[in-house]
Amino acid sequence: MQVTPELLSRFTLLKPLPREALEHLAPHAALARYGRRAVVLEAGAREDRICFLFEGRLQGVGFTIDGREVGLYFVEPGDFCGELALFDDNPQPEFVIATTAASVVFVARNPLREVMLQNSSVSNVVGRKLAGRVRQMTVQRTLLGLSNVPQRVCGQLYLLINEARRKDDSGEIVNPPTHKEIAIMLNLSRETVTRVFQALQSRRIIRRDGPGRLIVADLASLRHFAEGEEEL
Amino acid sequence: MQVTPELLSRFTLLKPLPREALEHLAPHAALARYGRRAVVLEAGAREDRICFLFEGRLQGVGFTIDGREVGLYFVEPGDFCGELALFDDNPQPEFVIATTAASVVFVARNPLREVMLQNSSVSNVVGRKLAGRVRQMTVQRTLLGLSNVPQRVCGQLYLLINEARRKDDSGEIVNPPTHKEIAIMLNLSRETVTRVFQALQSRRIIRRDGPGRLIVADLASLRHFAEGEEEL
DNA sequence: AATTTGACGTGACCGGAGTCACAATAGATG
DNA sequence: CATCTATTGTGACTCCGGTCACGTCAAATT
Repeated sequence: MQVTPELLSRFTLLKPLPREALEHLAPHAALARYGRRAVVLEAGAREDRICFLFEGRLQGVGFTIDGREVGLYFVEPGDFCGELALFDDNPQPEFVIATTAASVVFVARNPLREVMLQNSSVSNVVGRKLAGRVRQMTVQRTLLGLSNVPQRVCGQLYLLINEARRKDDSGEIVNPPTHKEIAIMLNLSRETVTRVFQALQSRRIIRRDGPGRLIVADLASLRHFAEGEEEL
Repeated sequence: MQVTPELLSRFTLLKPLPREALEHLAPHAALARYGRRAVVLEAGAREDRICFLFEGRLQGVGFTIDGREVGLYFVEPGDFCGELALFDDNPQPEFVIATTAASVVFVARNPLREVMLQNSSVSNVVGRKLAGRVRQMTVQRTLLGLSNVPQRVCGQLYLLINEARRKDDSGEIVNPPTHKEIAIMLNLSRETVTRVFQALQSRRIIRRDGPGRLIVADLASLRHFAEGEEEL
């Protein structure tokens, strides 16, 4: 499918690029749509393209030797993934899977590499992005260190809200991840996540609003639980 | 303490640099020695320097809210850490602690940034390094997904050997990490790691050789356990 | 040499999360 | 609307790794 320079410029990474650079990239870009649970990037494969998310939500997922899923990160619209290919030629380490129906723009690796080298703003942004990934993974890993499991879930929820919309003392998550998707991020069973959610709902801290909306009514309490000042 | 360009050139990252670049960096470099357990880089601080490890071993460590230690990665001689400062101005996310007596060379961030921008080989290496960090963290995170705990320990041991010396069917780790240091990498208690080590020793898979040497006598078996083809 | 310190070793107990099994929804799909 | 499938909800049981409480040992420190 044809991708216009205008479409590319809607991504924050590419927005600062001069017109000519966008026109250089556009022929090497392709739009694609995926249904829920579809594989967007394949682990182990030499994915020679970077994936920009237009709408929907993606999740980076690994698999243990015994077949257990491991959740690594979420990708929100406007962001991109698969950027490791810009830095080395090793295969993509993890799967990227659509957790909702999603539309993405693929940009071929090599042209983007060239643009990156000639345009310091892009290489800066990509570098910062990668640094941000490391920071995010560090936080996520630290979450796993918490022995109190409800605390872990609250911490994850809190992170998810910061990535998403957020008001003073409440927030909402549109198309929230399923319990299972959260569970694999936290090394927990799906049932445990459900039970924590039940506890939070009965305390009126979170609430479902219709199909695809999770409302955090009491952000302060959530943070309390996340910080372990109160036990669930 | 005075640092010569020659000393700098002994690090693989800086080796390809022209003489003049090294001379530019040297005045902004400093040698430092640390005792066991000393803090080399501080979490939360704006560490405006990159740390090159000359000898010893370092460990990246985080802390959960409830004060539990979380092991993130090891740094071996010749390698460097704190490189996130080259990409953004956010504070150092994790502590870096000397697990053995260590000597390091600090290089100030800004001069190194300049050198990096003008020397594509350096920026390539640093970029690859960061990409490698992400890959390594992904592997480490996947290890945590294993529900079989002895398997997790074997997997970690296997990783440690690959970082270090390795022969055909055996390997050795000099100054191996303590059980506690391994435990925090794997979200386990120190006692559990000890018990797994005992089991591996009684099966003649690993063996201590004097004070600071751990010998892996049967690498194939270790891999079997790591891959879950056999249960401990 | 005596003391202290930190790492390693080991048993007993217990709690809490995983697992299994199943019910109840809610969304998709024809 | 009827059917099918995925997600959520919930109870009962089990087990295994954390915790605690020691003891041992080697190395560093006085």
